[in-house]
Amino acid sequence: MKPKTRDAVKTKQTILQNAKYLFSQKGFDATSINEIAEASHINKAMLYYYFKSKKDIYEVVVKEILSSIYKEITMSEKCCDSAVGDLRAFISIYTQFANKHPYFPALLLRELSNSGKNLSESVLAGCIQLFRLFSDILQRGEDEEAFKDVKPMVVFCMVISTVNILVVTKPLRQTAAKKADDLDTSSDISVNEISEYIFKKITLMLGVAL
Amino acid sequence: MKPKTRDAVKTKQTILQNAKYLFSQKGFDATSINEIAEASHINKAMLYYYFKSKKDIYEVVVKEILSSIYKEITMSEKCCDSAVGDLRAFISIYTQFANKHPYFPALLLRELSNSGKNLSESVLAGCIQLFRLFSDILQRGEDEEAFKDVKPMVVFCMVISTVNILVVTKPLRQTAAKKADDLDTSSDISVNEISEYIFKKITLMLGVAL
DNA sequence: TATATAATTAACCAATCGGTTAGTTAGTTA
DNA sequence: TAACTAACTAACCGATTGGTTAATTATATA
Repeated sequence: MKPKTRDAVKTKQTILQNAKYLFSQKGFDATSINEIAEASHINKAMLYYYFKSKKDIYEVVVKEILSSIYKEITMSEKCCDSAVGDLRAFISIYTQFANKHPYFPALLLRELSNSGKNLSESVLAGCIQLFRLFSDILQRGEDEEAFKDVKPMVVFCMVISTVNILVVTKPLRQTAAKKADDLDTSSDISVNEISEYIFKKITLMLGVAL
Repeated sequence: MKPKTRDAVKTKQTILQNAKYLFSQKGFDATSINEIAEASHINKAMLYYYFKSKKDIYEVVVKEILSSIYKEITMSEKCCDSAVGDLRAFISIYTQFANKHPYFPALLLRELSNSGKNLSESVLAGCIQLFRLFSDILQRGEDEEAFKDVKPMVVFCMVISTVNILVVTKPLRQTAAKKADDLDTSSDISVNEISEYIFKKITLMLGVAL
């Protein structure tokens, strides 16, 4: 099989890949179509050959990201021995994903800051799907009498937003630490430390007294 | 005193006020200078008469917001009877501020998502100032043996980001609740409920066993 | 090998961007 | 009231924006 000089699948993937990188680094508005085209070494007109509009590209990117994190979490949820175990897995996988794809937290935070103005129906559905997963774990925890006084959405926001903010502010926290050396900004905390600390604290705050 | 038809102070304030609203609603890049001028009913050239650039306007806006939240928190911190009391006051004031000025959480989240790319030195300093306030409370709590195993930055992010996200996603959570009525998105949780719940949970997770 | 079509390109579009200019008012002061 | 200046305006600037066009390749099929 000789390498084709023309490959529709590859071209489309290249566009999406560069779009994902740029959108997450600079946001929707600060990223131009020309920029995506240049980064992809693909003629700008091709972006409109494969996609309807800039917004369309953006939506596909966000959808892809959300579905991939959802897949990773559901795949790993095989232990199922307890709600606490599932919670730990959820937090761990989510934190690892956020660290592995640092574009994701930035993009999600920006998206939510717009109250979902750029957000399509299907993307909102993706967020809900993720929340449902988390909510179910907490419900099971209450059934097992491991958790009490649970407001699922608040706890969900607590976990997700804390992880996202910590990932996103890493360079900022390092800068701050250098500038004010008496300040403990947790600038070199590891991925596992973050995930384990949050897990421990969340179980503590939801835990029933012994 | 007859009303002046020309008033430099008022004009500048009008610009800043509209800029604050627009920047927080749509972000830096999506907000145009023309837009700010039109919303203010002021000739575009005036924006460059009072400010150096678009970025300059943005920085002044962010600085103003940060210093006003800092003022509100430091002013209310008079109780001082215990670290737990101060923590409660901090969370309460911050939550109230975020709700009273809902533009603030959106703007802050977006700013952090850029790793402070648009952020000036002085704005970063404002964030650090706020963190120091929070960090001191936690330190006092450890000294008083009310708190243990504290990672100040993580706890700080936990509180601030949770409040911000809850404020920012309020319309989104209401939409989601209507769409899937079996879903508990805490869509009509009150300001006080948020602040009290977070306070309770944070003290639980930092608390020493009785 | 001729043909149809999928993939790609360069050139172009009106609209808007952030920012500047030169000139005009209104209010203060001498 | 004459002069000065702070506040304001309309018109303009080159660059860039998202998006389109018609023409041109390359490749699979018949």
